[in-house]
Amino acid sequence: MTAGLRTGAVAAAAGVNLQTLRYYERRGLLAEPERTLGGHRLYPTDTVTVLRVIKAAQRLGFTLDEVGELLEAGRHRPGRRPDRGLQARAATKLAEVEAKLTDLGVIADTLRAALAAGCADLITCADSPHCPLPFAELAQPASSRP
Amino acid sequence: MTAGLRTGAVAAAAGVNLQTLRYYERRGLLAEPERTLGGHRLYPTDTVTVLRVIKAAQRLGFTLDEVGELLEAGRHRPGRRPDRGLQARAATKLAEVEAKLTDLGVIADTLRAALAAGCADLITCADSPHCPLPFAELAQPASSRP
DNA sequence: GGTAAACCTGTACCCAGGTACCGTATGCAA
DNA sequence: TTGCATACGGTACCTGGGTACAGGTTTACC
Repeated sequence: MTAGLRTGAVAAAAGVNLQTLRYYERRGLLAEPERTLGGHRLYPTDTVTVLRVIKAAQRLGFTLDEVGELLEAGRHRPGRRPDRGLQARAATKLAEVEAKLTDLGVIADTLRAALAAGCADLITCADSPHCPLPFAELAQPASSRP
Repeated sequence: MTAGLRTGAVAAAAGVNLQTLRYYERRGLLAEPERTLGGHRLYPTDTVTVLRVIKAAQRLGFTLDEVGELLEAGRHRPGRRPDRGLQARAATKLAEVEAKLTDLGVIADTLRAALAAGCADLITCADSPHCPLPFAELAQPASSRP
C-alpha cells in the first residue's frame, strides 16, 4: 500500500540522473511504472535495487543490452535454461575480460620497453632499429574486438 | 622529386579507409598535402609511416588528441622539453594502463566468484547474503576515469 | 576524345551511454 | 489560490573514432 517513489527520489537514492531513469525505461531495463492521475511516475521501492544491480552488472563489463537480457532471463524462469543464464553469460564475459587483460598487459609491457629504451620521438623511433615500439605488429589486438 | 602518392594508394598501403585520411587531416594529425592542378591530394611517401605511427600510438592507449600532441612535440624540438615529451607521456599512460589492469583484475575476480558461488539470477542475488557480487561497492572503478 | 575509375567537398550517420534543454503540466504547502 | 519545485514528453546534443552517401570534378587509359 505504499504510494511509490517519484523519479527524483529514485534517482537520488540510486545515484543516477533522472533522465537516466527514462532512458532505461525506453531501453526496456526498467518496467513502465504506475502513474499518478496527472501522469507522474510512481516507482515500486525495489526499483532502487534494480538500478544498483544494473550499475553493478555494467561495472562487470556487461552492456546495457546484455544487462537487459540478464534481467529478463532472471524474471521468467530463474535458474532454468543453463545456456542462457547468468552462469553461462558470466563465463563468456570472464573470457572477454581475460582477453582484455592479456591485451592490456602487452600494451603495458610495450610502454615499459619504450620508457626503458628512452624513446623520445615517435617519428624518429619508427625509422630506428633500436626502438622497441612494434609499429607494424601492434596493429590488431589479441581478440579482434577492442 | 617523386610525384607523391594519391589518397587511394596511401590508404591502401596503411590499411585505413580513405575517409580516415581526410578525417586525420581535419584533426590536424596529417599535414595538408600538396595538390594536383585539379585539386587531388599528393602525399609525401613518408605519410604511410606517419599513419603506422598513429595506429601504433592508438594501440598503446593514446587518444587521437594525444597522438596529435605527440607528433607535434616531436616535430619542433625533438627530445627537448622533458615534461611534455614522449617519455613523460608514456610514463603517464603506463600508469593509466596499470590502473585499468588493476581494475579489470578486480572485475575478473568478481566474475570468478560469481561463477564459483553459482549465482543464477541478479535480482535474487542482490537480496541474498551468500552472493559474492558487491552491488554497493562495485559502483566506482579504481581510478575514477573508466 | 570517350569513358570509367578515382577523387573532390560537404553533410549526415554510426556505436554506447547517457545528458541537456524546452515549453508545458502537475503536486504540494502556505 | 497562489507560487514554486518537480515532472512531463520530445528532441537535440555530447564523447571518440571513424564511415557512408550524394552529386560533381579530374585523371588515366585506350
